[in-house]
Amino acid sequence: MVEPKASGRGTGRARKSPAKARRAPANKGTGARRDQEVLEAATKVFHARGYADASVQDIADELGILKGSLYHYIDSKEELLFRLLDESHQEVAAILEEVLAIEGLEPLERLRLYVTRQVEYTSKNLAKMAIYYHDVDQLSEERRKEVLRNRRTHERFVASLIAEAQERGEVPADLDPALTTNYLFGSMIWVYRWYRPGGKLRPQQVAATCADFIMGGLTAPR
Amino acid sequence: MVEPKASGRGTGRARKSPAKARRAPANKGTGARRDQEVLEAATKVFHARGYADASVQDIADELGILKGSLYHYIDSKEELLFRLLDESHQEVAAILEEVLAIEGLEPLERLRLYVTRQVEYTSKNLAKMAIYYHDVDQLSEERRKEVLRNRRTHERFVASLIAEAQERGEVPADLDPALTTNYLFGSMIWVYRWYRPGGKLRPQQVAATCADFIMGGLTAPR
DNA sequence: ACGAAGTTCAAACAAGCGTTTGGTTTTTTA
DNA sequence: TAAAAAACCAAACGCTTGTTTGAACTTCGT
Repeated sequence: MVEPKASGRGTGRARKSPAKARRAPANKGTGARRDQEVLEAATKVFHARGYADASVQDIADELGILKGSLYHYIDSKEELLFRLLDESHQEVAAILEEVLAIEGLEPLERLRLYVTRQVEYTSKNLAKMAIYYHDVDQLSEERRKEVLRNRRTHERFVASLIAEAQERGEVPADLDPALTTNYLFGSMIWVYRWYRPGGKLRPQQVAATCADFIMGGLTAPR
Repeated sequence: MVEPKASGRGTGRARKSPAKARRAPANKGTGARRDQEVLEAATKVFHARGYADASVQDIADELGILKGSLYHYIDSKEELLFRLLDESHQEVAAILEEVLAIEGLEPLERLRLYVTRQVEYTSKNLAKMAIYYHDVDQLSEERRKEVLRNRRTHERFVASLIAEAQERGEVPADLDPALTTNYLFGSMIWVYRWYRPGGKLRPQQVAATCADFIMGGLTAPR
């Protein structure tokens, strides 16, 4: 009503930045090393304070440079988040692809292996996964849609694994694969919210017990 | 390391406000009505943009008043978030208490009923639950600890229900109740991230299928 | 009708934000 | 060793943020 919003953060359109080329150093030799450190610092800071609450200043502090200097590595804070999420998706997708590439595995075996590896990866890369699952909403609409589209594709693969098992009669027929995928992902992803490395629980134990739980939910007769 | 100050005058760091009493109107007659509208507006806005990204201005816009006027109802933005989370916890706790109060129910029946009601509530109060589970971290350490303490108590009750069922041999003996509670909560809570009201899926369907999944994970032999 | 309680306005504030610019220092490469 | 590339500093910018203050309305019980 009052106080006009000059910058279009949030509702409605995402501001179109003038499509200026990335400033990241060309990957010759060790050229991308500092670039990687920036990503790691950002991961740490975003995880600790949440993307929206974390400032560019915080990341600069973590690196020991001035915040202005950061802009030799990033285009904007949001582009930085996007790069993080994109990287995370790459790695998450790789896990699924590996499992799908193994030959001679029954659907349920494949599912168990997928869950196990994914949970183990999550508990070993808490910060990355926490940002990946917690902070998508903070992206501009355009980029958010891209990430969510990738994620949906990913989920469909998992759902079709469930459907395969269903056709073999190993999963109740009245169960909706797509819907069940959500429950599966819930148990799996929620790990980022409660697991604390350095506790008594090792990543492999979490992975195994989580997989047990999920396989039970999948195969139990109604 | 430290950002230089443009015009340096008295670097007063972190001013403490003098713990002034709440300004919410005393509950006489309909006195708390506007107060409730403030909570609802905040719920809507926090859910839409995320707590950190949402501004006091946004909430004021939602109510059609100036942002300064909001401070007759709240002490601070953070206190507002706390009140929301506290209210949510009250309602979530009530669900569990109701289920625990029912007599003559076996542990597993109780668990199923709890999950069902909780998921149904979540899908019917998406904004509230999304904030409750997504934005705890943004509280001050003091208040966050209080919320998390409450939550832990809540979870322990659920874990002990699992333990009871275990003693009856209805749940595998090698399963850790506290650990499994995390998986249970994962499936249950994650609903706030994917469920969209107005779709083909009704809250009761989600509740029932989620409960099925979880009960399966709980009782399936290893 | 009166006074009090409740509600809102109007305006300002200090601080912090993300980002830009142009120059300087350091490192790499040839 | 000199040129080129990369990394960083220093300072500012325009803007938004949460919050305060003091006065003006509006509602309502009596």
